Amino acid sequence: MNTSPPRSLRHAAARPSPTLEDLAVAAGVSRSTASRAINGGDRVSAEAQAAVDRAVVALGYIPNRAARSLVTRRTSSIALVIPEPDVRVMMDPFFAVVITGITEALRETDVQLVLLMSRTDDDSSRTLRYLRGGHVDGAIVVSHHKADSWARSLAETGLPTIFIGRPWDMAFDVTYVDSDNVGGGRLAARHLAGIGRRRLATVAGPADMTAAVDRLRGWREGLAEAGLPEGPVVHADFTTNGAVAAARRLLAEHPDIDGIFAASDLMALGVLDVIHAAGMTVPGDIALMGYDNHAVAETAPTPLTTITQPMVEMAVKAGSMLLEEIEAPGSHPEPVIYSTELVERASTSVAPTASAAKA
Amino acid sequence: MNTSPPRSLRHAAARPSPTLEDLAVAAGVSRSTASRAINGGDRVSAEAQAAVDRAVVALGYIPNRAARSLVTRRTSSIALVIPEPDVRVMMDPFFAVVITGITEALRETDVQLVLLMSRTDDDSSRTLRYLRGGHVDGAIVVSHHKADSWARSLAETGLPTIFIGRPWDMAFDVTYVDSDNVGGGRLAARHLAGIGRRRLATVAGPADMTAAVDRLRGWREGLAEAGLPEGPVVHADFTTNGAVAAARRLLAEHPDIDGIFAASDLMALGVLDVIHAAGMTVPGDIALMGYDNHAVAETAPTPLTTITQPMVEMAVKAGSMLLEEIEAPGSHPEPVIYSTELVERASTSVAPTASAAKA
DNA sequence: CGCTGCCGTGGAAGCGCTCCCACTTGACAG
DNA sequence: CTGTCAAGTGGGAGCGCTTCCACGGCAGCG
Repeated sequence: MNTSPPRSLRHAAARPSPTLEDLAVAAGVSRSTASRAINGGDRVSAEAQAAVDRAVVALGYIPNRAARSLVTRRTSSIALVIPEPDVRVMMDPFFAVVITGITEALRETDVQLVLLMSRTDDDSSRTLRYLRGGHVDGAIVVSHHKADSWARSLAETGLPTIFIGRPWDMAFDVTYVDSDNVGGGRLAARHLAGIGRRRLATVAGPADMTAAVDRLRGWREGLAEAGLPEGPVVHADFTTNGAVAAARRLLAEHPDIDGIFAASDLMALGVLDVIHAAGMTVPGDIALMGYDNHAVAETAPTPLTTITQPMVEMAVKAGSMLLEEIEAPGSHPEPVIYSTELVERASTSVAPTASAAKA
Repeated sequence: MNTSPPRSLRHAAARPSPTLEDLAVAAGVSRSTASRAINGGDRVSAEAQAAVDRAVVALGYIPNRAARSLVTRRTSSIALVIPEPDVRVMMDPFFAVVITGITEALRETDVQLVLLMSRTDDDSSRTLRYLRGGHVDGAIVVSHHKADSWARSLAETGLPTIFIGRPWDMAFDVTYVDSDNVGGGRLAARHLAGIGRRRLATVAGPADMTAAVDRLRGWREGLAEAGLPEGPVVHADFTTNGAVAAARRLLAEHPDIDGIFAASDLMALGVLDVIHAAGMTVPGDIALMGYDNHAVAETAPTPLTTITQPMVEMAVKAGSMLLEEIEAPGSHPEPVIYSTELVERASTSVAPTASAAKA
């Protein structure tokens, strides 16, 4: 005689939720009709629909997603892939904004957001396997480094995918949402030239990130446009600490510069520190610009002039584009580029050091 | 004759992924044996196991989650519920840290993180329905406001749930992870008293959040401990702007205070502004403390002394606790409280204004 | 040497759902 | 009055998986 414990309900044990069958019985219709009534009510009489609706409320019926997804081959969930080490994630509000934006695009839908963060290469392959496994209907990838080959790998799976930030590898048609980093860099050069600075330098981002490369390109274009020489360029990793080292080098080799464009606000913060440590002032001796309009740009000792991009909007767009492509596969939408704007603050004001000029 | 289009593969059309059946055939065993081999290999001979393993690699087999979850009644995913308006999410690195921590706890597991953000009440009920629907095996709730009744509602569903931050409603046994906010408040009072400040005030957080209430309680205890009077208390909403208004009121009514404890760094920033605007200095005239060890505490015009809590650790703990409770239902673990620490910076240094004393 | 017990195995049932298909009905045209 | 057709319905198959159960084989024991 079998006396083993009821293993099969080790987790359930709660009151079993009503099935479609139960619903159908309660509504006095067949399973098929109940199903139709629940899914948009195509080819269902008004009475049947009403009866089912009533039963749904009465029973507190919630369709079983697994069962549905098993037959429809749709999961009603999408993945957000973040191929970044945690440090960045924690420091940078960027990711929070992206999540908020995507969530916004997803409300009114019953699509859920699954978060996939992969730090190590090991994680990467797991993530890829997961994506391949048909566990989600689509993916949004926050693209950053040249190294990660997400773009190619994902494109090969045929899974609908949208990139936020132009991916490095464009040897095939990927859909992405980005801001006009080239234009942003140009804005920076124009602004610094516009306030009369002539010996300009930039602390650029890593050369393996498209955003950094584009900003630098725009910067150069802007300088050329203003008839200025190209000036010194140092690279850092978009972090404050990285920028400190880069700025020290910069100032040591070019003590006479009067304007610096740091390709991120976090880096500008580091540059600011170095300038101060060298006994110089901002914007008195050196006008300084950041990029991103990060919260710290406003709270910095000298509030930073910076470039802003509509990040939330971008994320919302990415979400809705993905939804579209899932709905109509094969319709490869065109990339969308959002324009950037200058935000003027004290760090480039023409007036003398204005750090105490607050309300 | 049936000439209707193959609607059923409107979305698939990719090469159909191999099923367990295919795997079994390739390995030369039965479906049952293949299944056993895949799931830990209980009661499977070494040869069979090896054959299946080989077949998995050869076919690139990935189990269908929906099918599995349909029969096991497990989804291998958990939800992170964030019942907050987006503004907060975007500004506060807290959430990013929580996500990072939970993800950390989840690696090495095949459990996925589903994000549930609910702004409106409408969202709330949707979220609750989702949670009820058995779409996840458990939930982590970032608990904040008195108003949201997540705690009770969720407890009633019997879904394994961990709260990050002690929930307001404790009329039943909930499991949570929190930091010792009372202790943190006490630390603040002790420190300010310790550097000789005697006329102390606090800008407390909203009275409907446990963290705010606890910090205030600790603050009062600390003052009593130091033999100091309770001093003025004003409330704000944990934001910079909110604190500005509160601080103005405070200074207007109590112009002689020489120490302020703001219950968050963001609020401290606002207080700092107000103090400066009133022509006073920090820490010269007024010593100022924040709470959270937020990034801005370091970059503030006057770097802020603050209280730090091991947020990542807390999130990791929440994740692993949830995993445990899912594994062994009914084992209601005890709440875990992490201790807090003081981080000393210029805003409470005894020396004269040290805002320029950087390296 | 036969019996008990256990190990490894495969067949088969079903998880809850969607959707194909066949069927019944009633309206309407011929 | 019969034929046609669309609308609404229910039966049933099957999505890919886990797990119960029955069964053959083989070791250990009396």
